[in-house]
Amino acid sequence: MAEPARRGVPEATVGRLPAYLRALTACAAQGTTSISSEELAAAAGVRSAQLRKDLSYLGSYGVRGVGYDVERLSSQIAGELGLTQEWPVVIVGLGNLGRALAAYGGFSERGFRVVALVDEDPAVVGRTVQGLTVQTLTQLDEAGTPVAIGVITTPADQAQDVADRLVALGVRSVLNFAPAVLSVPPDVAVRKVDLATELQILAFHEQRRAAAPGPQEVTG
Amino acid sequence: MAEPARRGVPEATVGRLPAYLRALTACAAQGTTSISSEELAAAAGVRSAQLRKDLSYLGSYGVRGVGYDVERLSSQIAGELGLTQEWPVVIVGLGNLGRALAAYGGFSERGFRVVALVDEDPAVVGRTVQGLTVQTLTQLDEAGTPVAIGVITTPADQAQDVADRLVALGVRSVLNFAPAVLSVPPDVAVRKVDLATELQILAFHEQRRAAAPGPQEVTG
DNA sequence: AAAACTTTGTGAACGAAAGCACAAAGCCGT
DNA sequence: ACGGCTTTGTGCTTTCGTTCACAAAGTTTT
Ligand SMILES: NC(=O)c1ccc[n+]([C@@H]2O[C@H](COP(=O)([O-])OP(=O)(O)OC[C@H]3O[C@@H](n4cnc5c(N)ncnc54)[C@H](O)[C@@H]3O)[C@@H](O)[C@H]2O)c1
Ligand SMILES: NC(=O)c1ccc[n+]([C@@H]2O[C@H](COP(=O)([O-])OP(=O)(O)OC[C@H]3O[C@@H](n4cnc5c(N)ncnc54)[C@H](O)[C@@H]3O)[C@@H](O)[C@H]2O)c1
Repeated sequence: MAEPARRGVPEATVGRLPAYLRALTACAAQGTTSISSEELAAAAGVRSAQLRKDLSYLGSYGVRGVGYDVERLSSQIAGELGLTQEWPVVIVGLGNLGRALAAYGGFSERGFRVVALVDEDPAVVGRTVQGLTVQTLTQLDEAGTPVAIGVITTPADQAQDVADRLVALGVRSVLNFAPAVLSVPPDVAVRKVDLATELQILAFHEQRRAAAPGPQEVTG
Repeated sequence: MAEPARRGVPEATVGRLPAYLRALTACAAQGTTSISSEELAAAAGVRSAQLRKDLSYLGSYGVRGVGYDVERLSSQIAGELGLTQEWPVVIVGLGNLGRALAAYGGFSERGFRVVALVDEDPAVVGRTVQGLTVQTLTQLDEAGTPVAIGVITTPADQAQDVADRLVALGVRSVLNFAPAVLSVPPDVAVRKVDLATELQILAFHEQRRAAAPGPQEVTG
């Protein structure tokens, strides 16, 4: 037991770890020190069998007949997710969305720090937003600020170019809010958040409901 | 051929249809009238076999030896996604994120219209944002404005309450930006967009790269 | 009109993920 | 010390999703 996690945590499991961590943090905040898979699963919105299987990939951190130690499991998951260190983040594109993200407190809350804000618009470059001076990508490059994660919030037609330049800068993880398919080297991870896609998926189910008789749950 | 799609389009396929539609729209914009599965797949960031299988769930809309008619396939997918009608959307929580979404032009672009903006803060209620007067949920209820899709951008601790009230109002599709697990009736669809989760997944892979020797792609 | 070529549509193989069900493991009360 | 109770961890089954690979169906060329 308590092994440092065998290699090969399934991608689907990784996708749920943040939810578990959040639920555990909430528990800890209200004083709970121990929690069963049933309770934690409910809090995270999954089935208990799935939670246990997910946790089994990280190692055995529960006590049979009792449950999981909230503190212990939290740090285990945080460690697995690489949240023991702080990851420097750059936001590229300070329009409506970029500014909202820059103003968002949720970054620093856990393992992430916005270290730079980037835009190309001369009207924006040089201004101070959230305590950071907006710079160009070129300036960021010259400054040599280490950056691990790049968040792209530029218009879609700029996204590929921005991604290329971020990669050249050493960024190997990209979170893309622009509705564009990014092409990057194989060692760069890209995740996409797309509002239009989400709405269209909802519309699909909304429309299907109109045709089909019986109601049915459609989540995720 | 050209049947109106048998019931049972896999969820994974539905999730990719918006990307296909976007790629097709881009093609149409630049004058392309016909496209092969290979090209369209590249534009959408998937494998051609997957594209063809996905499209096969909607019916046979290609011509062997040639490819797909851009216009025809576009309207087929749009129809499948329920984008032939306009869906009324309400945004609840006009903070940083809510305002960015309200200002976003991408809604109307395709099948969605923001018909109401909601907040509880007396400093915000009554003000005009993007041509709409911000109201409370109670006022929205009294006004009787039909709403199909609710977007939640309130703090997490308000999300469940807002969701309950939206459901009571008749909303059956919810897009939740707050980091909270929502509990809704089985006939209500909920989709979640969670920035912290996305970053943490990136951090996981970032961290793993440090340990593992060979590079590897990690997308989606 | 037939041969050569291109590309679709899909059965079948493969792989990943979810869910079931229960033995094993630990607690607690007596 | 032991029996009963609770809850974990996991092998097995089933379901879902992806990829392969090729016959069928069309176009173009000769
Ligand atoms: N605003 C939203 O709610 C929302 C929602 C979903 C998706 N998106 C997407 O997010 C992106 C940004 O949306 P927005 O509403 O903030 O747009 P916006 O036009 O308000 O902002 C874009 C910003 O990017 C900057 N920019 C442009 N090219 C750049 C470059 N090459 N390098 C650096 N900066 C550059 C612009 O100067 C501008 O400040 C778009 O792709 C949009 O489709 C936005
Ligand atoms: N800002 C971001 O970039 C960002 C990114 C990811 C996630 N989020 C999440 O989105 C949500 C909103 O973020 P934000 O930065 O815009 O927060 P914010 O505090 O700026 O805005 C929240 C708004 O919701 C309103 N509100 C609160 N309770 C309400 C209620 N019961 N009914 C109606 N309105 C209510 C508030 O008056 C406020 O205007 C949060 O849950 C946050 O975690 C934000």
